[in-house]
Amino acid sequence: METPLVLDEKDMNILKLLQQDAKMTMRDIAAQLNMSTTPVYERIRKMEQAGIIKQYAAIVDPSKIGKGLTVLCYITLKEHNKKYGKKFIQEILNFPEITECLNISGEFDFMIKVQVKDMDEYREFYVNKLGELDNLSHTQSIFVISVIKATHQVVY
Amino acid sequence: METPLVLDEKDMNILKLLQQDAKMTMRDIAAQLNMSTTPVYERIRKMEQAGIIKQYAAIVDPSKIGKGLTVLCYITLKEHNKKYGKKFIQEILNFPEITECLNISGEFDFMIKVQVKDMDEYREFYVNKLGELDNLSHTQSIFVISVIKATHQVVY
DNA sequence: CCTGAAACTTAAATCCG
DNA sequence: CGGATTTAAGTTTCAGG
Repeated sequence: METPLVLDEKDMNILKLLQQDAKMTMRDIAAQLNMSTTPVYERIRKMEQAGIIKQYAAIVDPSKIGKGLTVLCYITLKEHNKKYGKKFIQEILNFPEITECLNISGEFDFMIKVQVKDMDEYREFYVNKLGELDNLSHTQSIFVISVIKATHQVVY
Repeated sequence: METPLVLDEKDMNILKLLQQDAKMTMRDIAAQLNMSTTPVYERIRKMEQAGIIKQYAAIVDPSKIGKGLTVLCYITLKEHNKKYGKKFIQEILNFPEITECLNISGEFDFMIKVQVKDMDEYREFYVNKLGELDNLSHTQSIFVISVIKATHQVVY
């Protein structure tokens, strides 16, 4: 069985810091939290192994690399059985411009977030890539006017 | 004036690697890309300073820390003038359970992503926190059944 | 489970070709 | 930019409380 692994306040404090800056050293973390390096070291290792920290990532600003347009595209499938769902999911995973895909409640089955350069690139994606999938019933595109908040912090 | 800073293929390759693993050393990156450490070092520094790499973050798995429920909440404001918009945005930024807020086209003004433990916690948020804002016209909550894809990769 | 320090390992940063 | 050097730093371990 899986280890449940309950986090105490010290673990949470460590996570708070690492969420904001993964490059912080154990010494710095220890200093800020009034701990010594040993428990910091062990707790981080424990959380890495438990999959609580699932990745250390460099976060790239989309607008600075020519991917400044974000579109939310809502999708309903024709066939809802497992087989067609799996195929759909597989194709979604293969499109790099789709940065997120959520299976949702409500009118639509899925929400995908698409990160592209501009409207031309979105049309290209919409027509030639998404449009090639053969299990789509209907879709709706919602355009992001501006990003008010975008954080990776789930511990606070 | 801002530096435009055009990325060439080598920069992109570096970003690809760092997006997946920010802990990679310059040596490892250099080795994988058949470069020496010097250009890797300089290119990373350049991209950090340009704000292209805007953060190094530890990514925490919400489901493993008791934040397994994601809700998309769509919001329309009563007053659309600047003053009320700013106040709304300020309050959004102060709610830590809101991990994302997008100003969007279409029927609603904003989409917020809320990360909570369970339905009880969402109700608590919805009633006592969101409900306390005085500029809301109407809202709609869409629940995330499952996360199919969630990536931070905008360079590929 | 933490403290503190030591030992070890490794990466960052520089410099010269 | 390649390559090696050097210096600095971080990680990891261990005894002891």
